[in-house]
Amino acid sequence: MYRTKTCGELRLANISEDVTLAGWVQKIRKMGGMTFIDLRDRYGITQLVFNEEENKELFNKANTIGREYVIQVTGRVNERYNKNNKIPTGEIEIIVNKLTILNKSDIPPFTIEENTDGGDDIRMKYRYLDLRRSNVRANLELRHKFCLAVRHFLDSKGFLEIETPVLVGSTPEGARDFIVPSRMNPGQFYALPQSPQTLKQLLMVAGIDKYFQIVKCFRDEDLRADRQPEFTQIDCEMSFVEQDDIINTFEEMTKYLFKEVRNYDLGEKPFLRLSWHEAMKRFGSDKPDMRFGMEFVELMSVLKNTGEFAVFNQAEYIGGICAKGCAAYTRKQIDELTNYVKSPQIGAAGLVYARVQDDGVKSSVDKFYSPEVLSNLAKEMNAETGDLILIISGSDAMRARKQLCELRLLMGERLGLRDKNKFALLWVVDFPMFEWSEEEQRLMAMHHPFTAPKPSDIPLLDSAPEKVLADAYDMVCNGVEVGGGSIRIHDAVLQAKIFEILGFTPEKAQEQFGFLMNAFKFGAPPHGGLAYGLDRWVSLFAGLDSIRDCIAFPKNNSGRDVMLDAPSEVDAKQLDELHLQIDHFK
RNA sequence: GGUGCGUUAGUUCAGUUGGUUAGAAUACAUGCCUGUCACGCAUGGGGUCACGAGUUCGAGCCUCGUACGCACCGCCA
Repeated sequence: MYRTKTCGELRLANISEDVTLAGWVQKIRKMGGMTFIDLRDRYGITQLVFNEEENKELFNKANTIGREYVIQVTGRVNERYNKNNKIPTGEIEIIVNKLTILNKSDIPPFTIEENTDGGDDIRMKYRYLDLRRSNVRANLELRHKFCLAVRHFLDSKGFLEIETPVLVGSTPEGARDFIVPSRMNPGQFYALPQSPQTLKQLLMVAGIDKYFQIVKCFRDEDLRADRQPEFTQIDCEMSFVEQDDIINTFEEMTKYLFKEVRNYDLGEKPFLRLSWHEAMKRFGSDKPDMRFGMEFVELMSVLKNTGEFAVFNQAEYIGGICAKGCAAYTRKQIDELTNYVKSPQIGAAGLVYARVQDDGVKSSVDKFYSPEVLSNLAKEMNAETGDLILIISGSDAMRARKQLCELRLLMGERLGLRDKNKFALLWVVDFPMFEWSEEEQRLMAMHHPFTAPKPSDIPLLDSAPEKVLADAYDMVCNGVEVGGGSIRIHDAVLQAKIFEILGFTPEKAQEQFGFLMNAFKFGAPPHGGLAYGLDRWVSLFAGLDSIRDCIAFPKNNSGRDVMLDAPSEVDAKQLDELHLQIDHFK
């Protein structure tokens, strides 16, 4: 037997017990005639003691080992002479009488400690060492608990977890597919699923009225801190439900998860629901961070054509936010904000500010407006003395709102209003069914092509499809889209019509989605569902800035696994078998 | 496809106006030390300043290009 106890469980109650431990050498402290070794495993750290006077041979052996060696020790649990109240095992130590070196270790390239000296790059290359660190491991433990709680909750509600295939057919709508060549079908390819969307709908047709799956999904798009090419969804679908049934079910699940996994009480009240239009109007985003207010105030009536400022007089949108207590911002600080909104990523033309002071409103556009107009501005903004009003305008209202949204988030950050230990959830509902794609010069599904239009809007499909709202909903937590779903189309005729609006010929729709529309002819029940982004949930719960640290082996910015050095070239033989040739000329 | 920032010791970083032998911390090695737990003290080794070109009497530092990393825009139904 390699061990009788772990490195995290011994306490004063175990004094005088003979135990065997195994683990990694965290730290060696040589004091002359005495050596202390911190032994680490998944469960904690236990101090080992070697005394030259008591056992010189063992003492000498202990002094030959190095950091991250794997050792096994047998000894007696002893109450410490000097206790360490920083660790749970700090009141005891092991007086070692037998030491076995199970494996040596090279010197690790970075320190295996909670606050490592290693940067992201080297940690990812040696991820198996990084995962030895307690805080990274804690993220994986949290992920495990989250999945357990999800399965427990959904099982208690009668959901079945059913696996769907990973090798499926390519679909052109949506993200780029990862494709996999088929050896047995030369020239043909599988695709990895962007989500099991159509498969779970077929499960509904099959009569599995409550389905879920914790499932990997794949999208061949550029990465971000919160986006990986392979990521995990908690994919759910229900039959005989309306939007409220789904919202209620998953609101209950969310509250349960917060309580069970995060020990956070979301209260009894239902989550706030905002229509997409309202969210865009008040926050400039379809995933507003509701931990703080600073709502947009539209200022067209106050500032357009009430003064000589041409920029505002020509604007299609003027909106402001009120930063409480920021009137004392220096010119330099305001310039920073201006440069931020003018950066290419944000793209605003400029930033107008107004300080609300004891002696009136002082703004960057004083010379264009009368004191009365500026006073109206402060009143409209609900600004008090000491506040700073920040205003963005533009010829494209939607774009200007998005710019103001970025500014709002920055000010929220600056004012410490985005507390990682506070959670604000809401549903964004009533998404538009379609949005116009300039690139493709056609309407695209805002959610996906299987989303049902609101029944009352179906007549608009012919006359004004851009005005049609969908029975689609997103769950948003702290400005992060953590889940989304919709009521689906279950009628073959309506589904065909949607494909037509999306620019599919009947033949093309049949070729790519015939399997689904055919299934709808055999008694498809009304159904709908939702998918949660597991990685995003766990990183929110853990307070991480990037989802990478709650994924055991993540990809880097370029979609590479730097530990495995993947992707990589393959043998000519493999290519031959797949009937593939590489064109080396780009 | 684009923007910004970065690349100097094993690691994390500093490096002044372009000027002698490129530093610190930490890690590592050696020695001393019997109650440490961020142990302490002393000594030591450790550098293709990412790569390539250019400017210059002289480049870690300036210019251009390339590669790589991070963040973001586009993209992500």
